Amino acid sequence: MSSEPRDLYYRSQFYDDDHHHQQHGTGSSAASQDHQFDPPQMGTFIDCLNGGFMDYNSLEKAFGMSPATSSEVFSSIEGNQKVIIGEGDLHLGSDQNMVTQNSSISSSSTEAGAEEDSCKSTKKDGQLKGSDDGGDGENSKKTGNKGKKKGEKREKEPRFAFMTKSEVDHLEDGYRWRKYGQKAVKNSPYPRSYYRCTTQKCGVKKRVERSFQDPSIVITTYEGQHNHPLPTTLRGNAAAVAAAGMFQPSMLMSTHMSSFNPQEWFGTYLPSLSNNQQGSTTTTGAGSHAVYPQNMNSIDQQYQQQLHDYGLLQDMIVPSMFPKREP
DNA sequence: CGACTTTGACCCGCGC
DNA sequence: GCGCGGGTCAAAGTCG
Repeated sequence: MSSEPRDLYYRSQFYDDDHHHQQHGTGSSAASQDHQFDPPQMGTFIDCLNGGFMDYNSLEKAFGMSPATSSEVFSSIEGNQKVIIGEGDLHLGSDQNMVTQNSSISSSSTEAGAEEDSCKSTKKDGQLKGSDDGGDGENSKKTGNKGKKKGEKREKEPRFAFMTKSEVDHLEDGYRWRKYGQKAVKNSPYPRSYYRCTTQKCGVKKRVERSFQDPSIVITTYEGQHNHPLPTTLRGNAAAVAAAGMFQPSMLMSTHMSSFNPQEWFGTYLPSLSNNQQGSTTTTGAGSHAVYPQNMNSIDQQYQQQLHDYGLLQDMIVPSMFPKREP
């Protein structure tokens, strides 16, 4: 693993030049243009995760989905609603194929999504509370529906997923997570890990799994929104992350929100999300690199399909944003 | 000793 | 109704 080629982080193999990249090939993607990766931007991304400053509508805006082209694709959400980017294809904003093939999207797909959501999350969430607080509400475990009543449906948290090229499965995002499970994934040699935010009363969860078609890609799915700020004591994570150049301290603190316009940034730094410009590999001030799509359309279909297969057609799929760690 | 990970078992929804 | 697969629990183990 440590022998993994470094340029995984430097190049967009995944979003290779021709929109038709078969996996990562020569990785000679449009080399670093001139997009700089400024601290506040990652902070904003974190804030997106946090949900404290931005809701999912903001996310929608942040990723450059102009109403003109994406309003049909996105269903605005409140509480447990989803943002869906296409039903079969995950084309985010792009030049031509913005609306996906089986786009029944809009309201109907949203509804379907919400329905499915409520089904799936109905069950366990009640139990989670108990375990997290150290107590268990009811009987011992494994004796049936502890906590919640059966019929009682639990609202589904909003989710979104993104894919990242990374050697490490669990990407640091500033929050503290506790792993609570791991499952083998069908048709994949790589397991899926389940994490929960360790902050009390914060029910945010995330799933992390590796693409079985391209093991260098990590698919991370967040569920829920943090109801607390970034932990200040990160067990060294913040420092480590910052040192690694993934985020800088100011990003973690996200003190720039007031002056930072996410849409502007995403328009500038992720042009592919809002138009048809070329994507590029960028360099942070700290010398780390992020992989950007050249075009959201260029999210390779296999990944889209894979996400779909995974059941990861979540509320939102965003491209890799985590820069490389420095050794 | 507390925080975290590992892991086998269990629960539940869904498709057949 | 049954089996499968996804998601979760919690005891035990590990680590700092």
